[in-house]
Parts: sequence; C-alpha cells; structure tokens
Amino acid sequence: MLMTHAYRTHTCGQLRNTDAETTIRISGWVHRVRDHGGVLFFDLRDHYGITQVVADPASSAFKAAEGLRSEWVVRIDGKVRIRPAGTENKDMPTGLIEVYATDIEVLGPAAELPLPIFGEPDYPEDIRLKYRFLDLRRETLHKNIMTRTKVVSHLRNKMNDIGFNEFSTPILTASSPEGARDFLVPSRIHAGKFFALPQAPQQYKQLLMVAGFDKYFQIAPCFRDEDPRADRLPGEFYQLDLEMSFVTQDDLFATMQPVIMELFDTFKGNKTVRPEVPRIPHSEAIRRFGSDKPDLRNPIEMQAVTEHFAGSGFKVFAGMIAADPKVEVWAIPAPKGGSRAFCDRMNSWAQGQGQPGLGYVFWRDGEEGAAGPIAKNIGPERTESVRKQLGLNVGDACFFVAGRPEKFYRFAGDARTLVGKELNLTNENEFAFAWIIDFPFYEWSDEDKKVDFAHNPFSMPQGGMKALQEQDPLTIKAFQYDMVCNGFEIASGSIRNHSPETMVKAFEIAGVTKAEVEERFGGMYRAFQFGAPPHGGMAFGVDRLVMLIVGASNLREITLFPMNQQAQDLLMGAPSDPSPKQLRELHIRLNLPEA
RNA sequence: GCGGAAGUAGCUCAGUUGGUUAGAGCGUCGCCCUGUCACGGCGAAGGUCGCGGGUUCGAGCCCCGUCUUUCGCGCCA
Repeated sequence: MLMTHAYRTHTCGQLRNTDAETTIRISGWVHRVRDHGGVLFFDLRDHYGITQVVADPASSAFKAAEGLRSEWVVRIDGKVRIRPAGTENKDMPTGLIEVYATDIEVLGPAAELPLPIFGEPDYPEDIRLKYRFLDLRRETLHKNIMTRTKVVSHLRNKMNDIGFNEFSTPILTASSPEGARDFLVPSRIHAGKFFALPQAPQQYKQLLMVAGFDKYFQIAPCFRDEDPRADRLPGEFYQLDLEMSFVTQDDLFATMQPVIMELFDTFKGNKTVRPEVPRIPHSEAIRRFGSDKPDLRNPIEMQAVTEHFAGSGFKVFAGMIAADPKVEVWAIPAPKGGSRAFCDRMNSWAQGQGQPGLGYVFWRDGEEGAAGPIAKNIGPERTESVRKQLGLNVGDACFFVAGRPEKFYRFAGDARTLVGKELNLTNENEFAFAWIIDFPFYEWSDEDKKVDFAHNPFSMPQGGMKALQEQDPLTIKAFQYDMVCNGFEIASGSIRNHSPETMVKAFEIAGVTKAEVEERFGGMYRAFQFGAPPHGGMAFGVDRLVMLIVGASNLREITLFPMNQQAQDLLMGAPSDPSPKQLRELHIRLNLPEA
C-alpha cells in the first residue's frame, strides 16, 4: 500500500478487528515498553487512544524497537493483526488487535522523565507545573482539560441558541471599582500612567446594554491580583459573563437555570442532578445552613432554640442570653449521631477550631431522657422540648452553639458540614443547586468604622431611592443573587442600578462623594444620563463549573497552565525581569525592597 | 502579612530513643527472557538528608534562623 501521509493513516484509538491484515501507519508517544527478549510489546499513545505494537526478531523493526523508551515520539509502519486467542485486552477499545511493526522512525526522543506519564501518582506541584506539558499528557488531566473545552463549547453554543450575542470587551482598560487589587500595565506613550486588566467586564457589559444590544455574553478572562485558594486561581480566571436589558430577577433565573441544568445533565456522568432549585434568601441561608453558599446535599438544617436555654440551668448559655438580647442558641441536629464517641469527636474538632467546645445531647436506646452534659444541666423538660422542635429520636444527637449569630454562623456551618460528612448524610454523587437571593446591600465595616457595600455597588437596592433615603442602610436588601452548587458559589449577579441619582445616593451612604463617582466610573455615570435601560446579569465561574463536573478538588486539575500559589508561571518563568531598555521606554525606575 | 503541614536518589516514600556503611519501589544503564498489557529475573550506577548556624563524643532525627511547595486566615464588587 502506498503511504498517503508522512505520519499516520490512523490514530492510536482507531483500529479495530475489521482493520485486520491492512497495512497502516501510526504515530504517537511510546507509553510503556514490555520487552520479553524474543518478543517485544509497546503501547503507542496519542490524543485519541492507545494501540499495542508488537515486534519479534523476524521483523525489520525489531532492532529499532529494542531501543525505544517511554515518551519517545515515533512513527510506526506495520500490519494490523488480530491478537492470538487468549491475549485480547478487553479493557482497551483497541484490545482485540495489535500492530506488527515493520518500520520504526524516531521523530522525537525523550530525556529521562522528571515525572512518569504512566500511572498517576500524586506529584509535588512545582514539578508538575514546571513540566506541565508532561503532566498534561497524563490521562486524568488530559481528560479534564478536554471536558473543560467541551463545557465551554457547550455553554457558548447554548448561549447563542437562546439569542445571546458574544462580544469581546477590552483587556487593556481602566482600573475598576471592584474590591480586588488590580493588575497594572504601564503605558509607554503616557509616561507614569497605567492600564488595568479587567477584574470583570462589568462596566463594559452595562455599557453594551445602554448601547442597545439587549443580550450580551462572553467567556471572559478576568484578572485579580489576590492570593489564591484551592478553589480560587491566582491572577486570572474565566467567567461566563452575561447581561440582559428589560429584565427582572425572575427573568434572569428563568433564562439561566435551564442552561446550567442542561449543562450538568449533559456532563453529570453517573451522578444525579437534583431538579429542584430553591430560592433561599441570604439571611435564611445563614440561619438554616450557616453559609451563604450552602451544600444542599447535606440534609441537616439548623434551628434557633434560644428560648429553651434562656433562664435554664446551663449557666454558660443562660448567662450569655441574659447579658445580650442579640445572643441566640442554634441547634445542629445530627441524625444517627447518637454515640458518645461521635459527640466527643465533634467536641475535640471544635476545640481544634479554637472554640471552647461543642455542647451536645444525644438520645440512647433504653434510656429515659437524654445523655450529655447539657441535658443534665437544662433538665428533662427543656431537653424534650428541644427534641420535639427538631424532630429527633433515639439514636440521634444534637450540637449547640451560642453567641451573636454573625460571630458564630461560619463555625456552625462548618460543624453542619462535618456532621453531614461524618455521618454519611451528604450524597457525594449528586449536584444540588440553589439561588441565594436578597443579599444585604450594605454591611458595617469594622475596619473603616463605616457603612460599606456588602458586594456589588452597581446593584439596585430593593426599594430604590426611597429605601436609600428612608431605611436604615444595614437593613436594605439588594436585587443581588448567587447560584450555588454543592457548597460552591458558581455564579453571582444582580439587577443593576441604572439611575444616576440613585447611584450617587448609594455611593454617598458608603462615603463616596458624587465627584468621586464621576471620576472613578465616569464612563458609566455619563452613559446613565442618556437613556439607560433597566438591566441585569450575572457571571458564572467557568473554572468552578468544570471543577464540580469533573469532581476535582483543586483548580489546577482543570486548568491548562496554572500559576502556583505565589502567582508564578514556573513553566514560562513569569513574572520575569524587564530589560533596562523596556524600563527606559516606560519611564519606570525600580524601587525594590531591601534584600 | 499571619498560622498549619511538607522538603531524604531523576520521581514517590521509609528511616525506631540521637549511635557504626542512609534503605525500598518506580525510572535510568547492563545482561537474560517469544505473548505481555503495572511483564518477569539478575546486576549496577545514582545522596551536600532544602540551605545556614547551634547543642552533642556523635545529628536525616533535637534547637534557632532561612528558603521552597502546599492548605487555610487576612484579602477576594
């Protein structure tokens, strides 16, 4: 047969027993060599799959095959043949055949590997990041990246299908009002001035609405110079950013909920997607779940049980309640957690968290009343009232935290998460969503001793100008919402404040003058003077969506070339020193800290 | 900026109470092996125990400092 291509007639995932006896050419990486002396096997791998190649002393390729090592790139000419009976590999799509090599050309030999491609043990991040191109060859990461690509493509197609228009907004822009630290880019032409990379295309997309484009979306890169977390990449990340005109909050939910549900339905694998997506007010989420991004797979819901402790024999709580009317006692029910061992384990965990402890009661079989120190202190009647309120039974336990809710709700939420996990109440094979709505517009800043925006300053306060003028700012809610899934915030958005007067008033309450608003958000402030439509939108964290879908616990598992925690790219060596010429052109002199 | 964990062969790790020559697996190199698919067997090379200082007769191990990686806090509209 005349070879029609320099490198391949088939991919490494393509050949089947119907190809038997054909002469083929394949190229790829040597995955694994098994040299038996007289007969030699190796697996050839490319993006599409793995094919076993075999050579024996009768083959003209035998000598070359003996020299092959892992990860060399080679071109193989050979003949497809059915594997001898009993040597088939049913775990491989190509496992019924093998390629008998007649010619081998080494296209790219490989030095000794700093990390193996075959098998996937954990490796230190610095090695993985420095040799990212090798890490990306490994099966799991390679698959994750492909899933990411398919997710992005799915979202883009879907958004186009439902009438959204994709626009690219500028990357070199002005420093924006979001809370994060900006990445700055010096301007050569304007000495001493800097561009900022966008933290989000927030102002641009709102300007697009003012410009009449109605439905905007973008898979947008966003840049924030903040320290990372496992679920927060350093430097840059991607959002599915969207904005709509003439819509209410309900319209946005009705538009995007099906998109997200269909996405997860498409990529869920053998997990299930809970069809109900409840809308939970922010304050209720805090009280029921101890979090503004509750994991609804965990069935535990907390309740206030303050009145059962007020004036009770449990002096610690009773004293706190008497001393401060804002103090509450919350109960964290633990169904089937009714054992001393479990309760003590939770108690030591709490102490490890810097808490004095975690009070509990539990109900045992064949025992009158309840066990645990708190039960004895508050007495059987109050204990029974607690049990009834929470609907608990023999075999169950309940934990208690007391104080001002804003101080302890996080800890209570963590305890709820741990109880759910320890007692296997949380179904790990499910995706459970919720909309968290009615976020507070303002919050009290202890640091600055003033009222500050709780989240997005461009949100519309519920009640509008009237609320800003008449209400206690700390009680004002915003038309602002998050979508959460399994304890992660996957989207955040709001109905925007499109009235310049209301905007000025909103900033005034946060201590920002009209002049400052005009200076810092001049483009948008000006735009709102000339016919701004009511509009709103949201942004989904693409990285987090993919992380949830593939079940990764770290964003580096779904990102092509991530930076390390110090925001360095170890592969490319970024950031790097500028040349003296570059600095001269930019009129920049370095003022480095003392070594 | 702060706190926790880790750092021993190219890679993953073990290394007891401080004790004589620091080990294993994978990989690499050499030899043997005709049906493996984590092939197998024999052998070899490979180490500034992150770095610096200290305690000690003696330190991979204890102490102090420092660097690197990571997880968390701060921060993240």
